[in-house]
Amino acid sequence: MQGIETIISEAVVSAIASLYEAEVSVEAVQIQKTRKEFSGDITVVVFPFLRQSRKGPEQTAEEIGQFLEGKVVSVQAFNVVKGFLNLEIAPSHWMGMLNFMSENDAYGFTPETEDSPLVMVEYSSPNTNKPLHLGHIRNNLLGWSISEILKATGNKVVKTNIVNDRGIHICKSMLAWQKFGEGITPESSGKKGDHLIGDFYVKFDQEYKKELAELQATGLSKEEAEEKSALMAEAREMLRKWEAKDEDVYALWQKMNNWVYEGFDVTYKRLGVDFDKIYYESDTYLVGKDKVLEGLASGEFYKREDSSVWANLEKDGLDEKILLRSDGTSVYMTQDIGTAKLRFDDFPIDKMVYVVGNEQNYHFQVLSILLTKLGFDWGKDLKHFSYGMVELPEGKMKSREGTVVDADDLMDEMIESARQTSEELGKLEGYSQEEAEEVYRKVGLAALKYFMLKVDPKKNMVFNPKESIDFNGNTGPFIQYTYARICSVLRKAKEQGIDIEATVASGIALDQNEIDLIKKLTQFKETVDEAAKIYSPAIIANYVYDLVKDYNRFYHDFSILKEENEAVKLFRIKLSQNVGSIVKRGMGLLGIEMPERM
RNA sequence: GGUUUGGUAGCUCAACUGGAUAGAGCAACGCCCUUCUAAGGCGUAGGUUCUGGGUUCGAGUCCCAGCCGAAUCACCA
Repeated sequence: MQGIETIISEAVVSAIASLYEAEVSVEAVQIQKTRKEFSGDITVVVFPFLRQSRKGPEQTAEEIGQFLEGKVVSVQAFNVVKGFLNLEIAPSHWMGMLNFMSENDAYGFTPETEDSPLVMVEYSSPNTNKPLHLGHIRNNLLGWSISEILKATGNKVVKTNIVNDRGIHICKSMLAWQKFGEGITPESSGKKGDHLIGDFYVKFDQEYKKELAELQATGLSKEEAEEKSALMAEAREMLRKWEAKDEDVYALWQKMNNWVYEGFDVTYKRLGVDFDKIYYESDTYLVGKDKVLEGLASGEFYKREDSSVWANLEKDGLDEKILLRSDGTSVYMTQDIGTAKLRFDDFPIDKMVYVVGNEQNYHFQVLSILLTKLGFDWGKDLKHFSYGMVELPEGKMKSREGTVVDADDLMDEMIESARQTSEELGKLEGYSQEEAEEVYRKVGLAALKYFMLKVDPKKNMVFNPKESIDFNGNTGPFIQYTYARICSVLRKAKEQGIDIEATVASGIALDQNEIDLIKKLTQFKETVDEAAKIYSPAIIANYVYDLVKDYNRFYHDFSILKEENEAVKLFRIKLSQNVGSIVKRGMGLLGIEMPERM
């Protein structure tokens, strides 16, 4: 079904041709929603056509308006305010749209086909030395959501994760566990594996600082102390042994990483994110190293006297970048090259999307150039989905200062708040304990997820741990609440034996509020498409919020089941049903589940 | 210092490719449950969109300069 905006755009083009004998492109036609304070549904901005008409804005708008009224069936009236041509669309058009949406469960989504491009989305990418925190939550939610949005707009999507499971930071927690752990395990301590490991990472840092202080007390400078630190030397030695695949170190590494993975799995599952394919840095860093050496052989890169390998990117307006250390070990960039190669070997990827914080903008700029230099023609097309940091009121979160907001703790708190609110309101009578728990979980997570996703991903955002995330107003629970109300209406309609699948008669009179709701529903598709185009789940969050806000006003002002006119009653039920459906599917793209009661 | 990015109500955020009188929520103060879920609805108050220029029919949005903040420019990841 063709959208009304397209029809009007094309009609405007022929209006210009017929009235002024001039050609304009469809894209040049500016169509927008008529603002609430004016009457009409759709507005054409005529300023751009004054050159063709050689007349004033009012007169031009008047002439185009008359043309449209005569030629487009759905245009039933128009008015002109300055250079704005406001068109009134016939209610029968909106009613037709409502019926169309009712009959198409996937309205707004573009189905995947054989020819759909395959997009790989990398997100999460944790280090295995500490548990996930609020920053990771934003990353995970954005990554998962953008994957769903891309799927909904006709792409094949492979969600992937690169686990940073090796390196000096991993050795630090291993060493601390070995020295101070006394054999403690997740089982013996009752602690999640990722948290247990995180404790030892912190422990290492504490012991290291203690040692530095002692050394500095003997008169050494900070640098000298760092040089002399026995603890750090042991960690480096451990990394060396790991790279040499020393049996004991390797076994320890595997054991401790598995603890972390078990912990991560719990967090991921609760957060509702998942992956189709997981890569491990321990498998990819050597591949990257090979590629760099190839680049060295082909003359793209060069070696310095100390035998470190570099890329000169000055021609690309950037600096020089190290690719292999003087001892031959690989750096972050090396691994990303290796990971990229493996991925493109494994999948016929058309587009690679990296969901990584904006602190790494430079890194991805460089990666893109390096991949191109190494002969990967997709290098220049990689998309860095760069998102802003989550900050505390006093600034950045710092793990060493213990100011990080832990992901597991935060989810616990949100669900607990949901439980308290729900119990106070007492609306879940008749639900079993299990069913009620399910609602608390959905509501608590909705509050958290919506809070994170409603903000433009590009922007930094502030989280204040002292003020708990709201459950009223522009929030996830508010949207869920509206959905639950709709479910309640539909349940009761069914109890009354109303056939809610019936088609609504097109002749009934509609109130402006009702028209506005249908109009809003018809914008779902363009909203999803826009969200995919600019990589922004926030677009969908804000759209759904606007929709439920309008619906709540409608719900308050109009009777649905008590309406006496049967045709109108059925219409309002259908309208509610469609709002519910769009709300559920829209929020589904954000990973937010809708409870039928709350 | 170079590069990138941001500055909108007391607070957290909107404002589609430049469009009409810059919108929501929270917090504050009123009002509305014998009614389909009050986690709701209605209202009041709250703004020099950091500052100063420019571009044009029109600028929160684009350009220039300045002020303030953030990120990055590592043989860290």
